[in-house]
Amino acid sequence: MMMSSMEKKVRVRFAPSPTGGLHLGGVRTVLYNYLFAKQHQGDFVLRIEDTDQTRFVEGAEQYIYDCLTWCGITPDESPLQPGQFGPYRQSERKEMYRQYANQLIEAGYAYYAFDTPEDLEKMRADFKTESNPSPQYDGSIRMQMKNSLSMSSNEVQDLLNQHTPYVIRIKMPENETIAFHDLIHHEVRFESALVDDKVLLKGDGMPTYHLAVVVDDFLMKITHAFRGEEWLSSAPVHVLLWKYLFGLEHMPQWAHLPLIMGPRGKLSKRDGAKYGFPVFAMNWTDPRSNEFTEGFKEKGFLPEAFVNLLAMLGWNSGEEKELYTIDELIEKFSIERVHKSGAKFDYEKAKWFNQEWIKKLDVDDLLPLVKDMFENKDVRISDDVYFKTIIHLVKERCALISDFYDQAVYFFMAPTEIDVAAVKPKWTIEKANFFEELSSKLEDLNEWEVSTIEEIFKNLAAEKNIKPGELQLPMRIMLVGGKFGPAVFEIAHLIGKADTLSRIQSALIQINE
RNA sequence: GCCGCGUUGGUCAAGAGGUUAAGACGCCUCCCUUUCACGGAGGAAUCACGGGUUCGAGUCCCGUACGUGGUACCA
Repeated sequence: MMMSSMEKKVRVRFAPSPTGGLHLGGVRTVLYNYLFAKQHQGDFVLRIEDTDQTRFVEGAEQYIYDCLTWCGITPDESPLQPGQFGPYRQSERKEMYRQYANQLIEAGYAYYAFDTPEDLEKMRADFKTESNPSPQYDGSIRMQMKNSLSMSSNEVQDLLNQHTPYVIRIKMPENETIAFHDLIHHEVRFESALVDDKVLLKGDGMPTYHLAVVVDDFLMKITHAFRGEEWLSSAPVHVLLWKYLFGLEHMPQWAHLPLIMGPRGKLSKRDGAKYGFPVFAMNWTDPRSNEFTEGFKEKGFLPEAFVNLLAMLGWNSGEEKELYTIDELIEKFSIERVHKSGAKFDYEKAKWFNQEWIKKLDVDDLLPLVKDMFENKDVRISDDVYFKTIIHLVKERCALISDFYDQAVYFFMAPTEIDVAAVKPKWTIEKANFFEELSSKLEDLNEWEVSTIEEIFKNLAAEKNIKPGELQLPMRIMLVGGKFGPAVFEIAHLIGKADTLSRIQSALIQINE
């Protein structure tokens, strides 16, 4: 694929604000950016939008890096790997924004506003009516507020000289249709009169998102700007800023991604726990409230599956295939095939994706993850070869990595509780005798092989005139504790003679009582 | 309220004027298996509503309803 030399190199960015956990929608935005960039041999930039100092959260930035690493996504440029367009934290670019704000003022596209928070509150209260429950600071009321448009230049100069706190707001044009092309939504249009005079530069000298995103996208030579649809409403502000500052011809191509919804409306970061499934990529503990939220990783998801399922939520290749590696996604992804409408997240389907990936992955790939999970539960794994055999035996029964525990602990310890109720109703003295005799026959067995164990079992059953099927379930309960797991003789073979015999004996006591 | 965006089974979705309206998840039945899964075969279930345009509309247009986002010196 040759890129014409006239064509600009594709550069995209993900620009999260480090204020908390990274949720599903955020990860998907990262993913679509990344897939698009890699498909076009472009750059994927990670920029930290930390312009709101009041919302600084310790550890949140590191958490973002960790999540991307887990997903297997490495930015080409980031605060950790600066390229030639740094710095990559907006707080460190603070001084760059002011000149653009001033430039806007000089051109008459923006103005100083001296209204205090109390003034704004009063305005909202005073202008609030039944038909207009949330009045905006816009063309209809700005002349009634304290700003460089409503006051004389002398007054303004005085206030400025006295270092009166102020913000800089964009002056939305009177009567203009602002239209732009969106890669997903196609033509989108807004009436300027209905958009408010957004703050561009805050009282503390920091830019708001609106100014920062435009300035940084320009300075960082971003060619395609993908973000969540929640930004669509403020797009006209950004389009205008591009027009005023850098020229529409340099504006990146926009794509507003559909939202990911929870079971009952929008997916909220806060009630992660309420849904019964994670919303964050990884575990997150809010350092302020100490509130803990479990992540997909720790819940037992594989990064391959997580990336796969997220990619399919809002995009579809048009093929029937649903299982893709990230490399396949890079090849197949197309922004044109991203849906317009939001998608409800389905946890059941998410688990299916994970199960498919567990089946798909090699035992060797699974080993470190499963081993880690076991050791976290204080089960030491000393023999990797043995453990791999077990993983192979139970992997298709596991939807989550954590499922391996229940599916395989009995290979390492006798069940603490056995499902006595499953055998008791059909239990007979003959069956009890069978297991006593079986025990002594197994005791004498020299080679502990699946086939020999099975042979002894079946021969004895025939001798006793009991159907082997009626004995296999009790045997399973004795060894495993419940009605699940692989072939019972396979299990006996793997746990060894001593364990098999002791489990039969202790189970017999419980069942016979 | 106003503005924006959206609407194919319960969920994810294919579909770009003419199809018996794919497929997947979940659910149900059966087969395989004297466990549970995996696998296999079936089944129930959909174009929000109303008007147009057209020989013909899930596909185009207009309304309505519903959902969702925005309406902060938050991103």
